[in-house]
Amino acid sequence: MASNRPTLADVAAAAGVSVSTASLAFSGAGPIAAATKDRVLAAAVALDYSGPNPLGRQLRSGRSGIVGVLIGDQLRRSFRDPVSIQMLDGLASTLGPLGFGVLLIPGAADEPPEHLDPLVESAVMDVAVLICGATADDANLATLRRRGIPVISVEGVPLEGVTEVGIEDRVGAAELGRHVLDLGHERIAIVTLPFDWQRRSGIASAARLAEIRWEIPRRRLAGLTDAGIVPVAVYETPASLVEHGKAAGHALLGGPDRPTAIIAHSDLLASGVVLAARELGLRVPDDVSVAGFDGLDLPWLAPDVLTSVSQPLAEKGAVIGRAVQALMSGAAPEPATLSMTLRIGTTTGPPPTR
Amino acid sequence: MASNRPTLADVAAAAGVSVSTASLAFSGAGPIAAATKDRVLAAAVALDYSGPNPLGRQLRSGRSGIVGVLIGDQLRRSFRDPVSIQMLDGLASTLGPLGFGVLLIPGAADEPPEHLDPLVESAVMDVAVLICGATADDANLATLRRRGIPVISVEGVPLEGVTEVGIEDRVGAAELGRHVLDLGHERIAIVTLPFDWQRRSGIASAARLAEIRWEIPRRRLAGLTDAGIVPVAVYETPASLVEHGKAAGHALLGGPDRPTAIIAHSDLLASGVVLAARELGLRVPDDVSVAGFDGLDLPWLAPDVLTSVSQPLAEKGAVIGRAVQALMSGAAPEPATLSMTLRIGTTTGPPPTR
DNA sequence: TGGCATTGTCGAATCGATTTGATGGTGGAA
DNA sequence: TTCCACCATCAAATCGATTCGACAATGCCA
Repeated sequence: MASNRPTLADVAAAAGVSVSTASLAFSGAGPIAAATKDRVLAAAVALDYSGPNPLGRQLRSGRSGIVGVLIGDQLRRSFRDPVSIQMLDGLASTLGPLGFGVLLIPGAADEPPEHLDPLVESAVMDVAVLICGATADDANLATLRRRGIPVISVEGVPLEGVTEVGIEDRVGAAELGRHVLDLGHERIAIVTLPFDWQRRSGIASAARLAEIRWEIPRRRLAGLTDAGIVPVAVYETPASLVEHGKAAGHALLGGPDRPTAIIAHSDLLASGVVLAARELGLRVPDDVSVAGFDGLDLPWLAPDVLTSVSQPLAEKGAVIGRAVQALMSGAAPEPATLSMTLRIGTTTGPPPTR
Repeated sequence: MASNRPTLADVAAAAGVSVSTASLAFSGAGPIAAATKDRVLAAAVALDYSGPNPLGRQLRSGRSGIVGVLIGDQLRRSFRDPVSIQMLDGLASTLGPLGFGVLLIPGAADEPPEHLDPLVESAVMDVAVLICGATADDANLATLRRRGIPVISVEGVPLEGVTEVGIEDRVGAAELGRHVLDLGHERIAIVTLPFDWQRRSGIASAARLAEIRWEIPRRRLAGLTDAGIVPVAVYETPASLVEHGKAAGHALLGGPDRPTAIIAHSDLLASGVVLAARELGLRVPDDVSVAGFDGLDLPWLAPDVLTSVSQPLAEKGAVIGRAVQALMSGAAPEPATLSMTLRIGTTTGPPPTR
């Protein structure tokens, strides 16, 4: 007993008041005389009591103040993607001042949707955010539903009972596509984000293109189709990383009949393509135009600036934060869709004249 | 009542057993007849009960399974540093399979040590990891102590009651310094990590050098001094980011009497210096040698490879994970110090002949 | 001075589980 | 046949707080 940490009951006893009164002194909910409050606080200091144990509070109130963020990939990989980072930063910045914490739930690396991450079942959280975008057959999603935890899905498909926060990437992709077409390009290749958990690498066959499972590559491809682009090749990458973009660039630009423009589904991939082009001795944009997606500042391409479609990353985080807040207070937040803006940089230009 | 989620008591009632027996069916601690267990589990499925509420379990057992990670900086900035990321990934990979979750606690951006982050006071956690390195006057550390939460400090100073996990960076720095000296360099400049929360930018005066508060720059500078280096200039940066390295490189290499070698306290900074050198039309290592710290793979420097001192990042994460595990089970883990290895790349060479 | 609203305090119930100690059966060994 | 060990089950205490309803003391107004 004496060896243990002091509890509210100990403080109450030391201050000569009841537990309920002591609770009032800390929570501030309910009337309490200033003198009594001071006495309780003084007793707390004397006992080296560090405030009400959050666990007890949580059990009673049913709230933990914890937001689970399902990464859906290894941290190592996700966190090399500035898109995830900046969004997470915006989210944490919105949530932190409200007293909410962000619990990271990394996914197993390359698992089929039936896979269930243990923390999804066992961790305490009030709201879950799927920053990977959810599909209907996700085992994690099913578990969260069963546990009664409200879910926010980022850039997924609209699903029953899931708050959706997205960006107008189909529209943005179409805008980007038109920009490239307007420059006069005819031989255009596309470097895409992974189609599903298999995360294959290489030129996608027609069959493979027909079975895209994840929404993001699907929508962005659809947007480019909307613009009227018929790609000469579509290269699937296993993740949004510079080295995969580089590999794609070498594969697409290394052979004969190379495309005059390459559109990538992310700036990281696009920057890899630019690096590959440079390594092959090609000038950007004189020999080949490269466009990306996200609107990041990539210092290692300087002084070049990628042509890209910008998404408001900090705002996205903030919007998710507000949705979390709404769900915490029992409200049903509206789904949000943020718009994108075309950023014309130095990496796109007219195709080379033959 | 009826509207609420089912509890263990509901399941027990439906199965016709007592709550204690139902608990046994889920936890597996204690003897239980197979038939009874099946009956309870069947009742749980029928009621759509998703397993024992973690909050109740935690209150009773006193354990939450949550590890708080204090970033000590904005997420945005920390997470652009592969060192933090890879360590965090190693940590999460070790902890995840054990059922422990990682709670992110971002610090306010540039605050004096008296600053206390609200989550440190209010969040539930069993163990706290300070990946920023702790100083003795840290308010967060004081609060964690008062709350009785065991603390692991990464690359900090040895402190009473804090488990220390570090790397031999002083030894590594000395080794790196000797390598540069052995090549024949005499005019050597150093680009350092921030000295304290003020995170200044620019050449550090002697007065500033005398008041370094953070351990990492202090130890690495000490190691270079051990090697016998007397730098012609020490440039302090506000964070380990490519752009700050670039600024430092321009400042150090742009004027007359430029150094023949620059040693940076991180690979990110060093890569910025290399980029600055290239922009100034200097060849690396013919005109200027550049060395870094950490041993990262930086794709944007390819085909160049930074000369650097490698630290075992994944292992560091794993060691922290094991320390967390030990603390959870009540043991007092040994402080660990990991060794570093010199990696000689293509960015260092003999100084230019006059 | 009586009646009523307000304020401050307290006891007890509650949140949802785990865990201890007790109880009643069953089986095998002496 | 008797006794002991063991297994399965259960009632009750416990974890550390919040919150509801009751109650006494006080202040205000008529």
